[in-house]
Amino acid sequence: MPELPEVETVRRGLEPRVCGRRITRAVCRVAKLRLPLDPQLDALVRGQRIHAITRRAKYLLFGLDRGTLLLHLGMSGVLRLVDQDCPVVKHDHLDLHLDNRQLLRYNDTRRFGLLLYLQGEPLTHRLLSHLGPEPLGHDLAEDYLFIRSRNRKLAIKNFIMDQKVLVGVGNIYASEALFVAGIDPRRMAASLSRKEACTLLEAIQSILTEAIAAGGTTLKDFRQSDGKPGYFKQRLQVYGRKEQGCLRCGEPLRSLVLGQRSTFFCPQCQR
DNA sequence: ACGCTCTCCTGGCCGC
DNA sequence: TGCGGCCAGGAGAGCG
Repeated sequence: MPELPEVETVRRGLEPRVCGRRITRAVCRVAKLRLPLDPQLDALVRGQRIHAITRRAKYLLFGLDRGTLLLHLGMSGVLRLVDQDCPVVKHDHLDLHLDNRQLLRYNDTRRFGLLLYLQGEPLTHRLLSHLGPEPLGHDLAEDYLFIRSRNRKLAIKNFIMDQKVLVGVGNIYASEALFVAGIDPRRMAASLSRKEACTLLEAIQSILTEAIAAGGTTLKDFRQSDGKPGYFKQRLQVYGRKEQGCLRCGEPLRSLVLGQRSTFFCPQCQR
């Protein structure tokens, strides 16, 4: 399940090996992922060079000569660079052939991913235009969450997962960050003090940074195709640890559902 | 505007 | 062994 750190890791791994290559062919084996694939995709991208791979939130943007390929991995998407003769397996939905006998292959069991070819400025596309700031962006004020959370009555966990507020915090890291910050995930967003909100933003930033660093070491070769990111699992302090002892105080951790998402926390350490 | 629920999809797991 | 049912998860759509 790709979170922001994994998407960033994919980007960093592919960039030096793919930039400068020309797309010679696009092959789609399904009609749609989360959104329909453009039936003209092959004709649109064929012959174009990939100039850059950038990331916005959990989207990857492949900058081409005349447009942009926008890719979201959804929940189970895996993008790998493989040789041309690599056998096609189940859920290999899409190939972008390159001019060096390699291809970018997209596999997505659950098909929650998305691929669009955009002409014109990609950041103004409706999927990207409303997104909040990058959590690791340098221009983020330390009290940003405090300012934005005033008058917001939803649970703080749902608040930090809201893309319009802040991008990149998925269900797992939301629980983790709230544990690190010592904040009960059920609390109304507006109830946070300035200090608590600053602490929470710091926790989000340090967790994402650490996860990127961990992903950079274990996922760098892109050969794992099962989608199971073993790298962060051992680092998780609360997620998936219901009824196990809190690493800080030893009390059993609890779980509940917030906004249709499983949530883990320590009732002792998080207030 | 806000906050909540539903939905897309498949595989893994549970209990019977 | 088979099968039904439930759950996971990103995030837009749609509702009140």
